[in-house]
Amino acid sequence: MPKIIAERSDVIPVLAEIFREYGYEGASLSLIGSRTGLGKGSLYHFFPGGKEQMASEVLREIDGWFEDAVYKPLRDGDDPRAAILEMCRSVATYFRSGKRVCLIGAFALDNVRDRFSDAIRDYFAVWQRSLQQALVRIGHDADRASDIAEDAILSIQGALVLSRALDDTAVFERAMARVEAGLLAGPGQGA
Amino acid sequence: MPKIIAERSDVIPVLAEIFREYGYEGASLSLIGSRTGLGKGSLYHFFPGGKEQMASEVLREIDGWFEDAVYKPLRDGDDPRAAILEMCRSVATYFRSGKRVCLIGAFALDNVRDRFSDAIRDYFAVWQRSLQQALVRIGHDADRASDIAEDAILSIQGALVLSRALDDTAVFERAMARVEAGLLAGPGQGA
DNA sequence: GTCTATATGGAGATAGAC
DNA sequence: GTCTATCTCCATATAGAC
Repeated sequence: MPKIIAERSDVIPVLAEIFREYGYEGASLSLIGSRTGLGKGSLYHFFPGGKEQMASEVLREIDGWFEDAVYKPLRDGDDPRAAILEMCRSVATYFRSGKRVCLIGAFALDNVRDRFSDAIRDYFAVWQRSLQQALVRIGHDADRASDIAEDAILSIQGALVLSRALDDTAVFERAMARVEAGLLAGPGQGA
Repeated sequence: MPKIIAERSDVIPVLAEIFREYGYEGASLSLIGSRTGLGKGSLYHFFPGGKEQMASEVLREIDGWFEDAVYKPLRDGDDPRAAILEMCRSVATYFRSGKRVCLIGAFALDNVRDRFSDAIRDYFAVWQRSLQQALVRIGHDADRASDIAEDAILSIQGALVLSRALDDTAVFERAMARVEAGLLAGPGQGA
């Protein structure tokens, strides 16, 4: 698995993938060194704060990606229905149908949670609020929109857990189909 | 946090709690030693296979508890509807309304997954099959029962992730209410 | 900026006295 | 069975030459 890293910004996605595969504690600096092609000297030059800083910046990068690609369209897009559909599509692609773990969800269950609790909370809180707003714009009342959004996000996270546990991407695909259906059922049809 | 450990079987639940709180890698032997009150000598006397054996036995204990308290009643109980309700109640109590992590779900997202993949898969597979059987006995057809069971289990797991991420047990409580409603809606009412 | 060498600590695990 | 002492290894992190 070669690399060729030129700029600092190129390193972050590689770090993200390493943390996803090995977890925070499992991602040793020597592993990071070999996967990025950077010696410890370079690593600490880029990230004086060490591994904790690396993880922080990875979380920021992930959060930024979701903000631009998913959250913002949900809140500000012209067509909330289209934004919801696009969210489902983006999420399925991003998580590779369940083959790829949600790093932030994994951190939430890990003992590193305390170290990154603000980033973890914000990621999910903003997702939930953004999705809720889109649902309100579709016609749901605020409370019900909040409930549906919460259920959708937690279903995605649970689907990642279960599809990985069973080593079966079909679990994730089915869950995403249910999520999409629940999100787009429209007001008046639900419970 | 004192201990007083007399028998080997008393150690397992303590180990389970430590793994839940600190994760596999985070649960160092010195921490385990201080929390159980056992020296390394005693620890290795009980578990010659070291930490990996400790975790294996913890997983077995958890699986056994669920088998007796949850899975078996779902499959063999006189009243499948009552068994489903009891499952929801047991799960909420067991996970302390989301304050307590599902160790097996956490392992599924961790890099230790490969080491315990069989135990992880079995735990969820048996849960899913048992719940499916109860749903079939309630009157659902097999395919739909499988779908509902899958969705319920993954919702519980996702609720644990999200309630921990947001540090809000209400998330878990609401999710369990939705799960229970979805499970007991009965055939003919669903989509 | 990147390297090699190294400091320092704690991990998992073992030996052997008691 | 439980203890202390110890082994080995690898973790994060640093220093300083280039």
